Amino acid sequence: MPKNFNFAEAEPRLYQTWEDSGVFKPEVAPSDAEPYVISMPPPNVTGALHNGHALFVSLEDLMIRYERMRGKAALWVPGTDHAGIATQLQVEKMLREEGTSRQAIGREEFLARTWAWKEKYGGTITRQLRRLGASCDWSRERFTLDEGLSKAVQEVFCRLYEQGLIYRGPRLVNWSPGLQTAVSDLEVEREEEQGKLYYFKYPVEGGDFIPVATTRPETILGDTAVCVHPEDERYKHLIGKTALVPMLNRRIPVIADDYVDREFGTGALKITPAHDFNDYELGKKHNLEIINVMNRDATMNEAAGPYAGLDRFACREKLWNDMEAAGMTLKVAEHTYIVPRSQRGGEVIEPLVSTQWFLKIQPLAEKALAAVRDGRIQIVPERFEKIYNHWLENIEDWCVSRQLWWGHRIPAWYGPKGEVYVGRTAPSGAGWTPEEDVLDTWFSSGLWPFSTLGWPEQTPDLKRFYPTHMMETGYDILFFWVARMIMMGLWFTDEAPFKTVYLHGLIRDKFGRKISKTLGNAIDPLELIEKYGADPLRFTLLTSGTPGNDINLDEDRVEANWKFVNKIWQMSSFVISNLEGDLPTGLPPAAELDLPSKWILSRLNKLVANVQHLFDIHQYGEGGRNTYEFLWSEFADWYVEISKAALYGDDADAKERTRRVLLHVIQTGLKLLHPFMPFVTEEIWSYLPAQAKPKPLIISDWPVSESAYVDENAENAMNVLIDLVRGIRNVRAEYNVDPSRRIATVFAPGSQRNNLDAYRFLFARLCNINEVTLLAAGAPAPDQAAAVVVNDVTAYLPLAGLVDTAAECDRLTKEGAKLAEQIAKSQAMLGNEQFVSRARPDVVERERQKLSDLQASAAQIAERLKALCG
RNA sequence: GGGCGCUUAGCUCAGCUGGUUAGAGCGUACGGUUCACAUCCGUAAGGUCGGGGGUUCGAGCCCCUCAGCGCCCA
Repeated sequence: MPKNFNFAEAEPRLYQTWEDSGVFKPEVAPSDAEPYVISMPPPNVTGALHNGHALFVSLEDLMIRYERMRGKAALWVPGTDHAGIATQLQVEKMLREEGTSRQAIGREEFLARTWAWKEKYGGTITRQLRRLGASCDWSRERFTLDEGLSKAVQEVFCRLYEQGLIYRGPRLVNWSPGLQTAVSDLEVEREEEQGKLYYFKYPVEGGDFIPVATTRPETILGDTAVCVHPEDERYKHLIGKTALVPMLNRRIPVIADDYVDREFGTGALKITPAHDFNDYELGKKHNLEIINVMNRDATMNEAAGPYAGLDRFACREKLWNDMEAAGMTLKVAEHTYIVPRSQRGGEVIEPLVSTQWFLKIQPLAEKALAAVRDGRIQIVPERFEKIYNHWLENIEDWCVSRQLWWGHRIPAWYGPKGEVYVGRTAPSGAGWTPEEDVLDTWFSSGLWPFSTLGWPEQTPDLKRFYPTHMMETGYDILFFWVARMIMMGLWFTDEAPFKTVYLHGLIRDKFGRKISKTLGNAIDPLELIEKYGADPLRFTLLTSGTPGNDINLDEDRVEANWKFVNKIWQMSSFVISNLEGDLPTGLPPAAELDLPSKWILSRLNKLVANVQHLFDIHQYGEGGRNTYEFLWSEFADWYVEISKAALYGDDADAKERTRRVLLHVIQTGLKLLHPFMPFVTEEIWSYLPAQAKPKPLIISDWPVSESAYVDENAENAMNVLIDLVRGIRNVRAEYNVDPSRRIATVFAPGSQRNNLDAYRFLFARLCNINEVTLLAAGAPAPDQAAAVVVNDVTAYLPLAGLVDTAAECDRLTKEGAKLAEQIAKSQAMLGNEQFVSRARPDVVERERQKLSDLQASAAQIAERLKALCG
């Protein structure tokens, strides 16, 4: 085995071997194996890998590898999303750089260019997923614009239309002037910003005026009413009169509605139904006219009279100046208000009336709510259920049309007389023009779990692998994606598309700040992989956090886990290099094992059981952390060191038994770690003796805890030995005993005579004790010695010349005091009738044992103090 | 305004259904070339678990309340 793990060489090679051997395919399992399926959240086809991808890959790959090892027919369906807006923007940028535009080259040419772009860059992200070790079935890779998926989208749209759930009409929507498309509520971010509140006089016929305030003066041009509170004494007399729109002198009514907040601004409201959501509702209620004053690019239109052609913000300024000149303005005040901005690009979104396609989604939402309510779908962590419920209970119709070119074209046609036809194929007859709009990208991703498996065709894959099992994704797309998949899945397949939703958090920098370009705090996962390998990055992402919580990614942690990879390599290398000769497979029976072996196997089997429990409750990170602790702090630090005695000794049987234990622990450790660190574990596995690796690790059996090897007595006895070693090391350090100096120890062995006798070699190896003497019962302790007390065992270290009696007395007194404190606490507990009667019996029993150990220690200390210090 | 999360060692985080002396990595101090590993080993220092109140035999964990930070929804 090489001295170090060369991840740069090994990772791509191992990946290739896996992929070539077909183990990523569910068919690697027996045909009657229970399936386990994850649909990969499709990354944007032209995107590049970031740590969010690295996190989902790590988690989903862990789940898939774990279930594959458990013998399931594990299928992870990969794919990419066409990402309408994002991709279109990238291609448009390219066109701009070429000095042209999509409008200039036309729709057909633009789509050809976009497909070419997709072909060129589309493979980047999937290649990068491979570098992380993603064990997905690439032969089943899908793209949302594939023929099959497009057919599914078309089918869904048509069926929804036939069911009367899709309608088209003019409505106020969120309009993105830069992108020139409608966007859904979810794609709008609302943030508090510092702005201005403009106060002005709304002239009323007859010479009066109503003071009104607005944050967007340009919308004045589209006002169709002024509204006051019916009970407002200030304006009551003006209700029913006619107001005149400033600069346009258009006549509009003064109306009353108790919706008006008398305390806000001037207590009077201008109503612009075409450009404000609240006003739109109010306008409907009062039957007001809707006057659109804006074009699609947010310049003013003819309805804005002299302001036509001006950009919305230029118009705001000019109109206000003109009003000021006309003496109509009152004041401008600083004001904090909510500005709607595009999730993409950040431009200010305008509410605009336009004709769009909508999905009446409430009936779908009800099914989705029920599925979570009755447990057909479980959300992890649970708290997101509430958020999910709240959103679905208040859901509004979904604007599914987008004025983009890159996407699924809505299967609708317009007839010569303005009639609308929706269908799977173009209508016969002449004069029909197809719909230009495409569907919201999330419309197609909502079908992902079943469209990728062949729906609407009843394909073998659909039958075998649908519904899927796990939907692992970020909580930030719970509404965008997860909820919509659940709705679509239930509606079209009558099944919940998956059983569990596992939501992970966002990746932040090590200080918990959001990753942003301006901060420049992004850490490129590919750089980390190049520096440390994929395994450390995966392990870090998997063990740095807990479900649903954000992760602060710290490169130092990746480095630490890179060291862990090395540690595993080194311990394995040691074990493997000591396995020469034929080894019987499996472990010797527990009864034949020595104490350290009983101990390590007991610890191992407890670990396996614990990891199983943690995986069952989706606490994968904790499982990884526990395994790390076990392998490093228990196996490597103690058992491997102790095993050297047997390995280098003369007892052939003992040697064989120890080898078998070492091999078993390594095998089990590699299995437990494989879902976290697939590469280094598989590579080490390949160096195991042939009989120990009947199959590649990736398809080996997941460990099962064997209770026959759980041994509390062995653990207790071993803990005494470990504590003695620690105590001796401690004393050596405290007295500055040269580490290379071999010293003797004399045990007053108490109840541990047999173990101390049998395992005296252990002190030589672990704390450089060259001579172990066991005192006969009642024999006097040596003088000039430091004492280490563990329960009823005392180790005397004769350190002539080093031990200062006064200092030793001081040390022992302190230790005695500490023990006395703990004893008092423990006695108080056990003296409490309530504790003894109410606490669980095993807890009480443990407390009793603890007290008795403490008392034994205290007695030893007291005796020593008496002898040494008088 | 409604809802949720976080606050544990200098830093970044664990602590699963309440139960030994609250843990890890990094950092710090001291010491180590014994044949798996200096990408290492040993020892140590460092925490009134955000504040207050409560429930309980027992609270980092459950309940109430306050504060700070963050997120979602309106």
